[in-house]
Amino acid sequence: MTETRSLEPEEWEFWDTWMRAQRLLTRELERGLQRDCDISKAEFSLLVTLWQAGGREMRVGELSESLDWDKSRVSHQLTRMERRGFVKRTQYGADGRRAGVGLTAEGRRAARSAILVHGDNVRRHFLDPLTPEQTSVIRAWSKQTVARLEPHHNEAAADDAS
Amino acid sequence: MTETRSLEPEEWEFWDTWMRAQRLLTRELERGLQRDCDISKAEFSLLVTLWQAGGREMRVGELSESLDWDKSRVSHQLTRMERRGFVKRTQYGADGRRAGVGLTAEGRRAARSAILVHGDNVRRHFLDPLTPEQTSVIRAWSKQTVARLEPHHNEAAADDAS
DNA sequence: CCAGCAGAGTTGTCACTTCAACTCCTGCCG
DNA sequence: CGGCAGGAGTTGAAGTGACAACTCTGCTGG
Repeated sequence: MTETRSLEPEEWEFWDTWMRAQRLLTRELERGLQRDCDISKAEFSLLVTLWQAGGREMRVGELSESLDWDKSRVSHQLTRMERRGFVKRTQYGADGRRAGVGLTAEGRRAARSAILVHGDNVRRHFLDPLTPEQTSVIRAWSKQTVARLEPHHNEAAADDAS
Repeated sequence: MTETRSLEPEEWEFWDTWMRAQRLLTRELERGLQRDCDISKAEFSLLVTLWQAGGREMRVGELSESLDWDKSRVSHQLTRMERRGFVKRTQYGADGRRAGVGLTAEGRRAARSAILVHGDNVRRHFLDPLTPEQTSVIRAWSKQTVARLEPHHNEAAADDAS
């Protein structure tokens, strides 16, 4: 352990600028989603995940896993979106079992349109301004960061007897 | 109509990975702050901004400008932090005027320690894993993004007599 | 003079997020 | 059989963030 000194001003400024950039970008995109599609980023994520499942219903745990959201967060979000008529919870087994989650017709419509609109916004605000070099560097950094921090990354290549 | 098409799968995955990376990183850092210093990211930002002002009191509008936060957000956050004893609001003029905001002794202590701890975490989770190439590319991207999206960008380099 | 407009700050409301406590069911094990 | 550990999902409380309505004061123009 070397000395536990604070960041150099230059490092601090780098960090601050990075945080600012990413906050501005996500805020811009969230506003676009709200303005053009009248849905929030959280709603969008859930709609897309269910959309990608095709017609198949998903369980709360699956959604939680796939989005890397806390289960209670999924549950709260589902409650709000059920109120808005985007999703429905159905019973899983005959005798009062776990709930499955699916899109309503309204939810499918919202998902389809939001994917197009949001895709455009992502392109305009994120992809297009990137140079090819920036694209490849940032892509690599993103992958490496996810690999480093993603909690369930237990794909051990070795034999796994447990 | 090919012009307004959705993102290609590869583009979508890039975007998704990037969002995930940045969310994982900020979440990790926020947890560190909470665990080691018992303060939130929002509290940290406000503490640091006031800390950097030296002993000088700041106005709400200044904080709002400097952090690029909504004024109401600053006000709400100040209310919570006043409750925790980190900041105090003082009167500005004699006859019930605008409030100035300053750190309490408790707030200064929290700021000092959080800056050290958080600096370490930023270094460990963000700065250290970057290659020199990634550092320079991401720094450039951040600056360019902030310049593009920052609302008030009227910093004329010339001296400002007003 | 005073009506009203503009700026600073606050408050309210609603949605989002996290954490912990809770319910309900299932499977296990004595 | 009976109970209990544990997983799935929900609920509640508190903090966070965005937006709009509101208060208060000073300024300004008719």
